[in-house]
Amino acid sequence: MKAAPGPKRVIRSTAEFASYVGLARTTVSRVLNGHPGLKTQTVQRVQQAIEETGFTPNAYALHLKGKRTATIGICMENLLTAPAVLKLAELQRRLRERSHASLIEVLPPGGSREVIRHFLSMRVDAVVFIGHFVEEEIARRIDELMTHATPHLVIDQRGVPHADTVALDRASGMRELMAYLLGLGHRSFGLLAITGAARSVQDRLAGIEAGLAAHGLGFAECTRSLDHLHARQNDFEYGRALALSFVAEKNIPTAFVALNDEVAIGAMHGFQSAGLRVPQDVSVAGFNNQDICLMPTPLLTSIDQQIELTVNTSVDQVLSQIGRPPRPHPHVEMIAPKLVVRDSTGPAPKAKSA
Amino acid sequence: MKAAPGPKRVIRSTAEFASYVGLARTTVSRVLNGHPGLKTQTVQRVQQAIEETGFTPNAYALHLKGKRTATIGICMENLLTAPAVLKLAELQRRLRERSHASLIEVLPPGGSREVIRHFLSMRVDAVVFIGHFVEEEIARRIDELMTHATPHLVIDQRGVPHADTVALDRASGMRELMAYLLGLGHRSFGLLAITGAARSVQDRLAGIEAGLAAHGLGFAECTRSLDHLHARQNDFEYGRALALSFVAEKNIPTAFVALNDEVAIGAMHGFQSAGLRVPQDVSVAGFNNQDICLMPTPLLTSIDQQIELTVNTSVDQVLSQIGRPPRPHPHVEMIAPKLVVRDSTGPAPKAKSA
DNA sequence: CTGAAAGCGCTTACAG
DNA sequence: CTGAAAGCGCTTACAG
Repeated sequence: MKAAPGPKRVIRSTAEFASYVGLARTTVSRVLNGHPGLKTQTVQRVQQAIEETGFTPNAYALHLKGKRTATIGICMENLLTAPAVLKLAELQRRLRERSHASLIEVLPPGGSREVIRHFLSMRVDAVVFIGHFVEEEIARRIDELMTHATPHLVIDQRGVPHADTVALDRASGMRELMAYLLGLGHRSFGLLAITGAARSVQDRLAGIEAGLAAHGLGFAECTRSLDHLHARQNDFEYGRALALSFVAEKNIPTAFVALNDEVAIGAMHGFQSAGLRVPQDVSVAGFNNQDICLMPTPLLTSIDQQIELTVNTSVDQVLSQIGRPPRPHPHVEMIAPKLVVRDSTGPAPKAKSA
Repeated sequence: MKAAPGPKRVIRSTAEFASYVGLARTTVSRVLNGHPGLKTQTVQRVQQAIEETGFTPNAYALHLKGKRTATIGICMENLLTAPAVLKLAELQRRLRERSHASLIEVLPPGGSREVIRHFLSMRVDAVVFIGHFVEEEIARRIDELMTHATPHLVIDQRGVPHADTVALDRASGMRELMAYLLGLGHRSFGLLAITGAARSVQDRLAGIEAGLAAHGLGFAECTRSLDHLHARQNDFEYGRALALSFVAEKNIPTAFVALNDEVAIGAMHGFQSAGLRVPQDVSVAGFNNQDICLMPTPLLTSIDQQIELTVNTSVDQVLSQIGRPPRPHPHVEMIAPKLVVRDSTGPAPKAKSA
């Protein structure tokens, strides 16, 4: 093993670097910024010196002249769900393609205030929020950003006041799923973990109701939920427990619609361990279309979030707002999810009385 | 819904802010930096004005004076594995606790060069790598950092030349697992996906061999691998396929050791679908101790990466190197993993001939 | 085509 | 206890 390289001549400024190559700082700056009309020889000399010394201009001085930082702040509500992480990775990738750096912050327990202050002190060109935040809090942060004429975008969370938003149209996703299941002859539906006051949950319930209404069916008559019987913990275990509760009831629904893929897979395990076959006896559908849909037997039918489309749309949106006066009204764009049919859903079993 | 707040008086510099509060820039700066010996009234006046205007000092000017940026660059090899993401989140949290910001970059397809240049231009105080990189490439990046007198740390990847490293001692983890399984009476072991030239794989094989040797047993006689029969795709499916291949052989091993939790869970499904009971007929152990260990029945025995300890150690390491002359020799610290016994491992079945 | 000078928004001795 | 002046590392008119 050769010895570690000692720090050779470390060059820390254009001034030092200019004297190293024997040119004026101005000339060096022009080469660095790719200005036209320089002698080819000059350009080459500078480029070679950069290779030799590894000189990197100080970004802090660079942006001090009022130049845009070309940096986007990304505030993640959490990093614990696979879809959120995928969005983050894709977002950074897309921003890089369009010559923007990203400044990523995971929401600290104390809340979003310090994150936004950091973004502002770093003079980011815009801020993107990903996840589901406390509405009152994120609304306040967005007002702060608007005060500072900094564009923003909320991904995922519909309904934040004043907020430019790109969000999944969960209602339409559920409507599509219901149309599919109704077409397979299902008339009774078990709801798994689709409960609570959160907007994303209410949207799903509205979609389910609309899907039923399109067939002249009522929500109350056709759906059943047993969520009140359980305290929610790990999603997978929760799905299994819910399934077992349904099995213990009489007149078990023929189709089950879950909050997410984890709950759905847990439920499938629960049904199977009780001797029910999926999809011959009960159909089960998830939500998010994560990789884990390919883990269980049978493979899980799910609803895809269209992450690429969401992120693409978001990048277009947010970059287009930079340097523009704020919109008079927030811009809200809904992304249509996509039903991915696999093996966990099938025709409704014939009624026993038939 | 009330109207969106118009951008009120936006203050962009200490100069503007100073005139707003009617003080000299110097005084404002002193309050901002918490210097002692100021009139209480002055401090309060400034703080109130900050609340009113939301003024945030420009970080780019702030650090131009040669002050440390108090920012650590974090280069992630990928964001596709749960342990990597957990390390990232924990690392940012710990750094924040110690008053450091983080600049996160996911490795682009083009490689690490532009990432490091970005870090250098942002004058980060140190760089942390998380994941498994192409050794030659990361080694070159580290040499670059050393040239610039910027401390670095590699998390996870043992053996990078010149690199300060904090890595999991996979060999000792496997040795511990083997001691446990040997204690349960197992004498024949199936290896699942523990194959290839990667250092992390070789470390595991060395640990398995050492564990066997401690009982006077030979590696070749006691272990079997069928990885050559399959092309690796999705880890879960791969585990299932491997299990089915083992079932098709005669003299199936009594204990199975997997590369990771996904492979182990897939294998358990494979064994169970072939009518074998876990752990009565075969024991199965995973690696990483992810949340998904709690998903299958029975719960999966696994080896915990000790992420908190790893990150804590790393933060101590890297922060202690800032502002110091580089070490003459790289500092390598190994983290001891921890065996977490659950329900998927049990006593070896009695031999049929007994 | 290249260089000397001013200025971005801060902090920090140095005076008062 | 507070203020005027210099300087951090760049870029950009403005001259030559």
